Amino acid sequence: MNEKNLYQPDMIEPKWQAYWEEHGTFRQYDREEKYYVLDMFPYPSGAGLHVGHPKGYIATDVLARMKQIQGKAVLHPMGWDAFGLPAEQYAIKNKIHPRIAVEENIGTFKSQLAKIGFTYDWEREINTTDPKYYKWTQWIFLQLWKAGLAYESHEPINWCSSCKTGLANEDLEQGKCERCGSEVEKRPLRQWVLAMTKYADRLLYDLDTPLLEWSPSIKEQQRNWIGRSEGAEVVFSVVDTEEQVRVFTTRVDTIFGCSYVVIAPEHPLIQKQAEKIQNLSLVEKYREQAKNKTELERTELSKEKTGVLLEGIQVVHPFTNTHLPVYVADYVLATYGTGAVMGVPAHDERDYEFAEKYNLPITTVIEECVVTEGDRDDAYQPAEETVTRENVAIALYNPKTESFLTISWKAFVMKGVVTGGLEEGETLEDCARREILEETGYKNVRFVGTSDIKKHTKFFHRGKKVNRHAIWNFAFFELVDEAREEMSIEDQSQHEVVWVEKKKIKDYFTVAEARFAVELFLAHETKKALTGDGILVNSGEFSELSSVEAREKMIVWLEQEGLGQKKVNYKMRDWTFSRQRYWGEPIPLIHCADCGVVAVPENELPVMLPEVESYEPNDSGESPLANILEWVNVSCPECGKEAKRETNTMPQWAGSCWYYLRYIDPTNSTALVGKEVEKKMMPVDVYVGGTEHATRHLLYARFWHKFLYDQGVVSTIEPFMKLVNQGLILASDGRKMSKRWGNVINPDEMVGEFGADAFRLYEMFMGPFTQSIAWNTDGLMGTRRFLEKVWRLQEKVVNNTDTSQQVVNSLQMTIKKVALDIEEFKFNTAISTLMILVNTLEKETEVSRETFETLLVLLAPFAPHMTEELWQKMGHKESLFLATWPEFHPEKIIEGEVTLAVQINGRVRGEVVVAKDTDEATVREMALKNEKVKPYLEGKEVKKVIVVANKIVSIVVA
RNA sequence: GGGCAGGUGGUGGAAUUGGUAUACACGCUAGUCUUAGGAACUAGUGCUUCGGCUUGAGGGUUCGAGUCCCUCCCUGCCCACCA
Repeated sequence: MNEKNLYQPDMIEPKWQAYWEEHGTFRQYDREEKYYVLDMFPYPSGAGLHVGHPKGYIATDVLARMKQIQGKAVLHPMGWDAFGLPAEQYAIKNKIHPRIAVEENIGTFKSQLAKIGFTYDWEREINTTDPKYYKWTQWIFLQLWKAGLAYESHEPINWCSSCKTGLANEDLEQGKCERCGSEVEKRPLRQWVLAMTKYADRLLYDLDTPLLEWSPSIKEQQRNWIGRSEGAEVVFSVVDTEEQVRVFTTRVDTIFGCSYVVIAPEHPLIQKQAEKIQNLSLVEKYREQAKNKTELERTELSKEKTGVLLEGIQVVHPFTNTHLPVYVADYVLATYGTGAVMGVPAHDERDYEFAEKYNLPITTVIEECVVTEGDRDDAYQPAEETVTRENVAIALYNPKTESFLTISWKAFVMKGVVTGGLEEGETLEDCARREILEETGYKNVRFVGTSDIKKHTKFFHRGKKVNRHAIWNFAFFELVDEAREEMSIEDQSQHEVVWVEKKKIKDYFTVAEARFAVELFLAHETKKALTGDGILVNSGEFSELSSVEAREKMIVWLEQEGLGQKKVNYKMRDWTFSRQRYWGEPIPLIHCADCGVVAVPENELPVMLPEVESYEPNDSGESPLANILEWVNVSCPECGKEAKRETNTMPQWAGSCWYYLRYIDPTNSTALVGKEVEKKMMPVDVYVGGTEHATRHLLYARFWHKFLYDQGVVSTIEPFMKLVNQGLILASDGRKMSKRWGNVINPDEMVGEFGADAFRLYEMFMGPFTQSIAWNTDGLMGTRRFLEKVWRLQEKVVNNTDTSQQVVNSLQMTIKKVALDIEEFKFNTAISTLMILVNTLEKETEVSRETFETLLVLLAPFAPHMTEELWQKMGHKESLFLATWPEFHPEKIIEGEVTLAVQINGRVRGEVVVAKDTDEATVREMALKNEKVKPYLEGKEVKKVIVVANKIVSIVVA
């Protein structure tokens, strides 16, 4: 090969990057069908990019380039999420203004990205810190405020003393500040809050919109975060007062087991009834301790539950009217539900632990019940009459053989243990002995004991043709010796007695009561509190109802009596939206002594972030903006009197809540997005980013989007249709890339050494896109070698030449697979298919121009620079990215012969080569006569031959 | 403790209506060539006691299982006293 024709990416790549920018190759917005592919825009941090960052960007770029060649109007933008603590922290540390730092960092990021060759439309670049942008962030806030969805609150919130700002719940990680890892304390603070819980149900239920193609894991994380639970609020009135304690419970069916009530240390009852509390100083001491604990300490799982009895206070159980004690305990969270719970030790593990420690009564009011359901002849028929019977189920164990006695019925499939109906006045032991003797004949059994746990089953009694509700008692025996009495003919004909080993017993039974008997005997019932649903006992008129029925009926009763109501609670809280920091969007409100809180008029937006001498945060609970009097002091827009600006700023997540809308119409000065273009471009077809945004950005953005939908600003209920989460690129040592470990690999160096195309190809070839994989520069060398191979192929290109059928087949398969795989983010297999095609072409002496150009188009999304160069060398004047994507022609694939494996008893013993679609009989003959197969058939009888057309022949011999 | 994802050669990984497990690439071995480079090319590369054995372990269904069913083990991520 001559010198001039070497593959030199450093010569090719900058040339085409400039060409595309200059010619606006990727601004084909007039095309009819749109395709919006979006990356999560980055923080322009001071550290610059490492090789992990561009992985997602390359993926969207590959997709964008393919869609462009496929004729779509592709929108593939990029911007900067530059407000917020990290940018500010960086600026403080390096003693420069955040604005300057952000500008510098954006410069670094952009130059790093430019080298990789993205199709980003920089005319649509967005920067959340640009006043022209945050004008609209402020505008949205005002609409939220006008709609009553932004409100001022003085509740205690999470305060990070190191970052010196309030934080939202979403900003905590294991109870610590997500930014700096400091413990977070509770601090009462004036703050602005967005009523996100008003959208909780829509945020939850719209996750099930069929078109929302998100990973199950992210959907589940959002569901858990929203944490919807249905239950009831129940009133416990305080004895001798007008006071009430309202508790929230999802298990109102267990209320007859409630033996005390617990309130959170912050609960107002303590202050209101202080004079009645006889041990007030002790209670106050406990509250003080609780207050000083961090959220983390309070919720530590290993921690033993503590609490203090409120002496002198009692509450009335709404159903039984008995008086119950009240405890204050910090395992009850003030911020969830009503800050008070009912203690039902028998059916809640936390309550059980607490009750054991403080010697509180543990009353069982729910018993497990197994209802036979489904398509079987003993399934319970809810419509039919039910007969209730008290029974005993017997576990009889033979220690010598480690076996249990079981009974197997003959008339139908039923494997169980000895059981019987309990007669009037009979003890469990007597009844059990009688049944063992009658049903099995064993005489010498030793009584071991009974269980105080009862269980229930509901089924259709096949013998008696009636629904049966069986209440099971359990009795346990051991076999002393084998002595047996003769069983009656009747009993013998009905069932047989089988001893089953302990090891195998678990899966042996077909009826629940037998399983229970054995489990209870083996003491597998270790759980102290029965937390599942079941059947009610000891619950007055509600006894015998199922948990589900009881919940309904009890709530109806409570509502009638005015003692409670149905209630839905969420784990998700309203969004604490103000930060006491400088580097964020100013909240566009004004406080006037006369008019209260007043909106900044829309025509005065944006409220510009003022220049300030010191933007360092402080402990005052106000932002540094509060010190700039000439900015703070304004006249009230309504009455004109002296007033003050709101000095809190918005959290870093504000700008990213709607940025995808601004890309569509970035320069619109009259609306955040024009209605026409919004309709054309939304929703985002594919959104790519990391999983770390599952419960913040992705939840916040969905919330704002739904609000904007309600306001008529956007036309879709969800912003992002398909969401793909890339896996990390780890360092070669398997750890995360981090300055701390000194294992960071810089993309600039890799691109410089191997070229952008090899780099792009490698990142896509490493493995499944969503998986985390360690970096390996040797692999990058491999993709570079592949590109060299493609480069050399150009020498074999001939204008008119016959193309072998093998090449045609390979090419067609590649056309089909590359497009499918890119669409599904299976880039690694798309590339391996291209490699196989290139390996095939390499073996040919000549390659037709058509074949080669098809290869270039298929490869172009991954290696745009080299393919564009070769495309030009093939004589094209226009960009490859304005060419058309090859169509898949299945009819061109002609497979003359196929190879079928021949299996004998499941093992491959030979193969036959036949014309495609040869009939079964012929294939069968050929397989049986095959030289390699014959020896295995010698002296054996061929029982069966299965021929799967064009795939396999399976011979069964004996 | 709960949820989700996953476990296949020396390595990253392929394989979907169940049909020849290990495609593609890296690495390694031997050779060819050489203006001596992380080059290119050729051949080989799961294990093996050469009978066979192999997809975390064990069982099941099937002519046939990485793929379906049951039991168990392990890893990663997320959530975690939410009543």
